[in-house]
Amino acid sequence: MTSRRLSSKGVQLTGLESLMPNVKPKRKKAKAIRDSAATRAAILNAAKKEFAFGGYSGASIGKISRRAGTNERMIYYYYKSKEGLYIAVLEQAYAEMVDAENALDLDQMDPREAIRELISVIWKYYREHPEFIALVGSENLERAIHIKKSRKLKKIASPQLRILENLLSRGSLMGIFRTDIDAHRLFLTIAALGWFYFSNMHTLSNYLQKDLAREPALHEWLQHIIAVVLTSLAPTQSKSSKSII
Amino acid sequence: MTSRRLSSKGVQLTGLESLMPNVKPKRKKAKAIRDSAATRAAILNAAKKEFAFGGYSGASIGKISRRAGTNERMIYYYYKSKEGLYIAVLEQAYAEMVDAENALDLDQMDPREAIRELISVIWKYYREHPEFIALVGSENLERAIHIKKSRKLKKIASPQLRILENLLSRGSLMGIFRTDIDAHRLFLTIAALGWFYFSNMHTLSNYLQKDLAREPALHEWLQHIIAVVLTSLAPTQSKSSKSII
Amino acid sequence: MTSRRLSSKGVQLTGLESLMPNVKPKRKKAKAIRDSAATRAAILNAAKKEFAFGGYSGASIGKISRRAGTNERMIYYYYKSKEGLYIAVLEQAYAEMVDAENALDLDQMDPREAIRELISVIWKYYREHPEFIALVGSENLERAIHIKKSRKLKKIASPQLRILENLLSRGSLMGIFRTDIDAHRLFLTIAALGWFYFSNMHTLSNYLQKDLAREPALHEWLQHIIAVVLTSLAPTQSKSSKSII
Amino acid sequence: MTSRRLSSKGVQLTGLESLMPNVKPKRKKAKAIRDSAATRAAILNAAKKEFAFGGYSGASIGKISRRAGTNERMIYYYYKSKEGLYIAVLEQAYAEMVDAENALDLDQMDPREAIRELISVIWKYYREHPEFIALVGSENLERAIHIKKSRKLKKIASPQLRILENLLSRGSLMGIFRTDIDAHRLFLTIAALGWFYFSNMHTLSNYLQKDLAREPALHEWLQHIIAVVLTSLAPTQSKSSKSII
DNA sequence: CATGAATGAGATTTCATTCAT
DNA sequence: TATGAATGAAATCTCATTCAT
Repeated sequence: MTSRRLSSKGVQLTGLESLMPNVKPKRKKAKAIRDSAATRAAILNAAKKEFAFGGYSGASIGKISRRAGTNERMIYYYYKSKEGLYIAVLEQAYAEMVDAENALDLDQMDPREAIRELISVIWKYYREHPEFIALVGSENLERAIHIKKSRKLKKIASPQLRILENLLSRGSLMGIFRTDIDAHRLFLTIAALGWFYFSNMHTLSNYLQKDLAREPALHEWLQHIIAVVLTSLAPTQSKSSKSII
Repeated sequence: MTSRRLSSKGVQLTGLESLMPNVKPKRKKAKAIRDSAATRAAILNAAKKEFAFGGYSGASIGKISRRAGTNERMIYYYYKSKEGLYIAVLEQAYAEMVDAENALDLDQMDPREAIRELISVIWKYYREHPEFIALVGSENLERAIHIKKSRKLKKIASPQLRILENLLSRGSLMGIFRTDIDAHRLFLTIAALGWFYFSNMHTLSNYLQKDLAREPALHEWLQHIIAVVLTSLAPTQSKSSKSII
Repeated sequence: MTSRRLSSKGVQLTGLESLMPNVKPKRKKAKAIRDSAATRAAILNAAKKEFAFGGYSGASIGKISRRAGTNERMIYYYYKSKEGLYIAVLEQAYAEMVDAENALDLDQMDPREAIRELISVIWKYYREHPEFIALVGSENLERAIHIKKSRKLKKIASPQLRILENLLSRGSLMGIFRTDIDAHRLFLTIAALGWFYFSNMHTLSNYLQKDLAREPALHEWLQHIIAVVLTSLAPTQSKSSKSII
Repeated sequence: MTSRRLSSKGVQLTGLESLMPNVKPKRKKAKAIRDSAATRAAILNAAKKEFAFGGYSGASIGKISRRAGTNERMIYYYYKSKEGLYIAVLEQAYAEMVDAENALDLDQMDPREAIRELISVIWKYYREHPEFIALVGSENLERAIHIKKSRKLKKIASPQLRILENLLSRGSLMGIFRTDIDAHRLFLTIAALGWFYFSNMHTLSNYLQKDLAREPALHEWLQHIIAVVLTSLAPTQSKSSKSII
């Protein structure tokens, strides 16, 4: 990744080693797969890892195909181009995230409890899906030019937003949430506090001289997010400090 | 950047066009520069833009040298390797940021006012330095492997932290801030809420179907950060919700 | 054709746009053709255009199959190889030309008039069949190696030659044509003057800074050919200038 | 050439074997040339042969570099792209032709004699430069899209045209040429009759069942061209057949 | 009759980098 | 200090073609 030259030298990784590509691919090349779906999936899976590891330009068709146990030609057969494959990877990554969110059922819970649950689930998702963080980070580095070419991704509306809207209206009706709250802002607040921790973990760990990937820090930060968000949602006592969320 | 193929097609940028490399380099090739410092600076400047635009692996020595108005050989002369140049760029970017923070003098201000000011300044810095966001994003994609090779960057301690510690102790002595607050967390909170907005602006604008680069959104979010942070710093009335920050 | 890179840029054609492949193939993929003859013909037709546009090596099986609305495998099914298809295209092109010539009936005409007619017909054929010019040009670039592999093409004898022999003998008996004339030479003269105009039209238009594809030039040149040929056929008055034709 | 697959099989050439690339390149790779001009020239020379042999798309950068005794990278170093190299080859080929024509000095000769001389020289040039014929043929197959990108080639005006104008005016003043003659047409007539013979030699030899590359045929055709042209230039006796040339 | 899956070789081009002056 | 020349490796992608159903 990083660079051809560098990758041959010793590279020490910290934390997300799972992203590192195995040097030896699985070599299930025993006699050609002849299974369209399996080949497609193998390519997509390998691509997800490589793109997450090196970003769009850091990944290479060659490595992806080797990791997938096929040849480069098959990638063009199924995905037309490097960009086509990249977009497919992004689409799948977003779809998985949306699926995870859709699995949530917070309608029966106490709104404050539901917020706690939601934040925890999002946090867990970020934590367990460093490739998602990396892919989206890569895409932002590219100013989202690839995502904009995807029809599917244009239509993906965040289920989080509707969940949040529900929670907010229920909470404000019950008098436990402020009434002047916007689902967009609440979403951005939760996402920002969780995302940044993981997306910038490596430089932050260096900057703060503290390993953010280790356990006490992780748990504490989750609790912090919950506390900050709930506080900001609480109805203002007497004198309000302008608009909050 | 991104890829040879892509770069030839029409690429629409959103907001941070300053990152886009000019096709025509400055061509001050009037007959060689013969000015060591100027050449070094031209290279560094060009490199900053290219690395910010395409990340580490998306940038190329060739384009950097062309943009700088020198030849590739000069880059090796001054910076030894692509990675050496990249590290130099990171070092300069961090140094500039630290300088900007050091320019702040909040000691005479009311702590709450000082927090407002600090958040505004940080926000402004992020907003005006998209290359900084991009460079750090790129470095996180690379798991900070380059930063770790820099001696200078290991030593950089955030001046923000000391500023925050001062503010926090002054504020809690005055009884307007909670007493159980950690400068690290406060810093991460402010940084997260500001950084994420810019670092993920492109995908978020697509995801939320709303242009975050435009003005009403920008101003509103800054006010939001200030409100959230101040609220979270305020002493808990009566029954505290566990530990906040 | 020419090259991947080039084909994506703007290519301005001059005159023979009909050779340019449509980007969108006819897409009669409504659910497989299931008509042997139709598929064969579609392939042959698509191949003619592609080979005419890019020559033998400039054309590709992939583009041909897409243009024909089938898949690449079908080409191998019907024509065995790229070369087999190319030869089939050449055979068809020559056969069509021979058919066109056979349709001529000049036996009743005045020989001079018949020559005029013949030249006009040949000229018209060249003009209306730029693919024929291009295909034969391509084949000459390849030193006719493919044509030599075709049994059919070895046997094709020009009907023009017999027509010319007839005309020449009739004309010399009538005393209006010279007696020392060879049908081969007459054919070559007519062909050369017409063919060159079209085969080299693009470079000539550039070289002479004059658009040979436009109308006044076209008509004038045809008249010129007729005049030159008839003059060269006319019996020498008094002192002959050695042998003419 | 023709095709990767074919070229490995036995290819029989007829006549212009000089165009065939040697399988073993000269391998003067003894330790790198370090001579800019020599390398450039070696590449250009090799390219001329390869492009002449296979046309634009039939030639490959790999073969050219091997034939030139360098590596592929150098071609991009000096000529930027395959097309850049191709254009350079065309430019050189045209320049050589123009030089050859400029060497002619026909002003002192009898106009009829000068025409004979000019036709012979052009004929000789075509005969001795099959690569020129092939290159221009290739370029016409590509509809002259590359030539149009060359500034140099746009400016090349045929010295032939001025030579011809001189001869025509001298001849008509002397009363031995017709007065209604156009240098463009005369040039096209001479060029067509000579060019076609060589450009289509391979298919014609097959079509007419006669080897046009052999000696009697060659000499006879040259004499034929001279005779036809001179006859067409001669003043019309009494009753003219409309406009001639 | 028709087609989807697979492939190795080779295409053009760009990469980061070293050599030599 | 500066630069032109050279290079091998790898990048993305297309080639003609065969396998298997």
